[in-house]
Amino acid sequence: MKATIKDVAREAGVSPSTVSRALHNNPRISSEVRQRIQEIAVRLDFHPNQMARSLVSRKTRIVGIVFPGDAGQSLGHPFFPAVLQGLGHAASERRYHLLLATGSEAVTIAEASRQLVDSGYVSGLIILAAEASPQLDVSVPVVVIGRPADARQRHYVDNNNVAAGYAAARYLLDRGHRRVMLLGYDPHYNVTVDRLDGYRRALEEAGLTPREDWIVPSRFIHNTTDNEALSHIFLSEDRPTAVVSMDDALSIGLMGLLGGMGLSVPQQVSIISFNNTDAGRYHVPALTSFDVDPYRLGLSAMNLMLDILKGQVTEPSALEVPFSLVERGSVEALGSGLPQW
Amino acid sequence: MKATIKDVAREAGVSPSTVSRALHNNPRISSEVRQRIQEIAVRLDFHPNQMARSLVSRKTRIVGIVFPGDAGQSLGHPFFPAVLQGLGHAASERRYHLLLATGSEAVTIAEASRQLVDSGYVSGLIILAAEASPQLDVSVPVVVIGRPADARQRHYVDNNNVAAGYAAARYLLDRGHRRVMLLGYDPHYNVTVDRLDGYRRALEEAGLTPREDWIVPSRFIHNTTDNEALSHIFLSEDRPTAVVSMDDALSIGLMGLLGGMGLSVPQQVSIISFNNTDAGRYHVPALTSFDVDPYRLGLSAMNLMLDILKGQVTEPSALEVPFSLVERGSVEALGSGLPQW
DNA sequence: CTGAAAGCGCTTACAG
DNA sequence: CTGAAAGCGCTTACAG
Repeated sequence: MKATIKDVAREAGVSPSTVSRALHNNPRISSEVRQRIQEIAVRLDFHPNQMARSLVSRKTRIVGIVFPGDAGQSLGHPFFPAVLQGLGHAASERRYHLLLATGSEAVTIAEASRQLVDSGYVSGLIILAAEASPQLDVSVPVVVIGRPADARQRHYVDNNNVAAGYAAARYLLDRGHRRVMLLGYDPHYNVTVDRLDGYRRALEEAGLTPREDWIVPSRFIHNTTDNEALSHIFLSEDRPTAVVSMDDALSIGLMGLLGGMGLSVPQQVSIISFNNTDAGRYHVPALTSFDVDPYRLGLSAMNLMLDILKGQVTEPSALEVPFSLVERGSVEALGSGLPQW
Repeated sequence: MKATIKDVAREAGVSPSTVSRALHNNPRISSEVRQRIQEIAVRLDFHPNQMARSLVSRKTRIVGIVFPGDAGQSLGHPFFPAVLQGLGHAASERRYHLLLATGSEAVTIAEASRQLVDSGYVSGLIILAAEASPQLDVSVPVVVIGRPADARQRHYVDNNNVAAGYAAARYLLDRGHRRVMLLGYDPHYNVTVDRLDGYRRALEEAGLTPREDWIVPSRFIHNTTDNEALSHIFLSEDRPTAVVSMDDALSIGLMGLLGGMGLSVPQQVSIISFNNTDAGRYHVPALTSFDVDPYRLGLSAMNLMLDILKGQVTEPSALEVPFSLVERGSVEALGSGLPQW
């Protein structure tokens, strides 16, 4: 049987209240008594029952993590385990735990969040890669990874995705490309909305007018695209010579399609991509891709949460995590290398 | 303020006990009363406080998940997120949650497990890819993924790894290879111990004597190997023509080394590998690799756990998850294709 | 500096 | 079929 506070109290010849105080280093307990109690506690291998503790304090040492789409599904993309690593590391240092929302299929972010909070198990919620506008009015602090629609009133951590979109397009522009497409826009995800924004700015700055039919949508998390539309675009004489792609998986799909059409990367089409995954790293050609540092996104989000829980942060705060570009073989300057056709 | 059982009781004009019973579908409550109470409960958006419930029932709807090595670290390998998906799916269907052990660095499996259990938050523990013999005497049911040292007395789910090791070696043998090496043996992980066992059997069955210096160890989770030893082996005139590698990452490392020595895969060296990762899939040459079905490993483990928690399983039970081979380009029949040198 | 008492929100014998 | 009471293991005003 596990030792309770009463066992310790009896053994020490004091009341449970005193044990409780001693264990919390309450200064009103004499240090001799406290020491003795603490010794006894370890001797009896006493660990306070967190359930009981939480019941009175209305706090737990658990923060809930909610994934977009079907809970499990998103874990299939390497972005998510990486942020989980960051979340876990930050949590462990402060002795917090992670509770995964495993809402059954087809559950929305809002539903999964409510479930977690209603269970009473979590003191806070971290929401990953938020859809643009999840409506959530929950009774615990929330930090989102990604820019939420109502950013002004929320805690969140994100990359500067307009800067990233700008950097991506600019990278291509600087290498002589003028016909630059964007693949993977999804209005439900502000990551892509922001990157599109940056992409537009770069093009306009270069005196180009972004073509609306060259902004190809896809379902962001699921990485599905309308291949018909894509084929159509690349069948045209004045097809794009370069593309900014929202994710490596999308890029790999595109390369497959292009290969089937006899177009090769990077000779005929350059691709700059996002997320720096293993797939992109080992693909031939290897993808030039942005590392958005998901680990650090997770780390920052959890630290922010823990500070909030400690009461050290009150104003809605937005944290920015820097991204970096990993240059590999999927981009070529226009006109360099082999002739284009 | 969240509604409590008292609020519901007052509203319904009954006692809290009656509310509790009604919500649990206790047959001793008249169905009219029960219905009325349940309606009121949803109207007040009542959700029982799990903390309170757990305090009395000594059960929670949470199972703790502990990772090998540094908690976060292992998530860097795609095997782990995949099992997490399986765990999550199975848990969600039965309204259970996952609590991740985020033991700070250098924490052992045993320590992480104790922490989780001592916290009182978890009703069960699932331990991933167990080291050979983690000593754990905890007060909640444990199921391990992988074969534990004391398998006889434990619940666990695993592939048949001796069959897998046998199949791997046999695949090479069947293609004419006689000098077959094994890369990635780690005595601390029974996965590799078992596969080595199968490998040995296949060789012996083919009338070959396994060479001990061709069983190259590495730290399994960390994927680090003694490259000196490897170089030495492949510098020799009678070097291996094929290798059974415990993990795609190891295989990729090996291919790099081989490439540096002017040896190419699969022409001069064939490799059959494990884990069927993206890296191996997109690498050139693409790896022929076993899919050990981590998703299903997770699914089975969680279902087993939930059955145990329900009292439906009492005897230690071992579940087997089938593996399959994904044939790609890293193996060539001996003597086929280009001349060997 | 320490203790007795009340209470966190439930569940569950025990009565009736 | 329903209620009053005790209790799960803690914490925390309130006394002293």
